[in-house]
Amino acid sequence: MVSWNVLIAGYAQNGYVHEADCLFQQMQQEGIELDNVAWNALIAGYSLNGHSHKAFKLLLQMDSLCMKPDSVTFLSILKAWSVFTRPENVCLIHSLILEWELHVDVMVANTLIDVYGKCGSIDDARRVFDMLNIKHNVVSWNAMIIGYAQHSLGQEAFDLFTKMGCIGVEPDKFTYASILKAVSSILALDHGKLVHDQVIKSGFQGDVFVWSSLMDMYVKCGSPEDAQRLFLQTCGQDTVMWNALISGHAYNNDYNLALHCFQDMQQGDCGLD
RNA sequence: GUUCCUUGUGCC
Repeated sequence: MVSWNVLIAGYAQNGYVHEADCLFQQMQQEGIELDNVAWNALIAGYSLNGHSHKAFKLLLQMDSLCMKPDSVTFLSILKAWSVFTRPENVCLIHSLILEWELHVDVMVANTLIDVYGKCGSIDDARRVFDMLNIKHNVVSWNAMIIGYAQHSLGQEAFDLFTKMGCIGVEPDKFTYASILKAVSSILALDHGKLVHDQVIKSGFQGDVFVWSSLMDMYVKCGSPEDAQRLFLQTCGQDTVMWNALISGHAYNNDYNLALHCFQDMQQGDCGLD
């Protein structure tokens, strides 16, 4: 059984969903008892290859065969439905998750927060977040903060950021990149500077994601000089930081500066495109 | 053995 499952997963992960499905059906016809791992492997295969409807169908089929979908099943399903999806679809999946009482699984809940946020249902995301209550980890906070950022709800994000500090959840590099995007979205330079201080204190200045987010925050909040200053503290090898800087100058109508910056980058000869 | 949850710029 185990080796059959490995085979299904192997096909599925490498884009051979059809082959995986054939194998799966063959096993069914031969009366082999297919366990959750087999089902999950096939569902994951369809999910990974963009066949969200088929993945969902399989989930319903599991239900009708009295199988019990687990957190792995739903993490796959949610992944499939996380791109360009409508809130109603997420709601439907959510209701099934509640039915199976898998909302208590922190990874499932975190994924729900993320997907709700990405499809525009920030209130639903918050409800899931609040339901998690004591069980949420740093990923839950991060998912919620980036959701607010994507909705330009910078103050809500900042309140959460402050709150997590109060109750002793340590921000990580994801938190910093996310909160910086959030404060940029409302042009809150003062908040951004507070976060900057914390980045230094907590030792995340070496992370390119965090540092470029800081630069971008200064650019978006109308302080490209600060962005420039941060940039000079790096080795100048990161394309994203260059882009942030150049667009920042262009944004502030400093086309000469933007051009100079661009030329510097080309002369830098560090293998950039 | 199956899924492994969240983060950066611009262009399109």
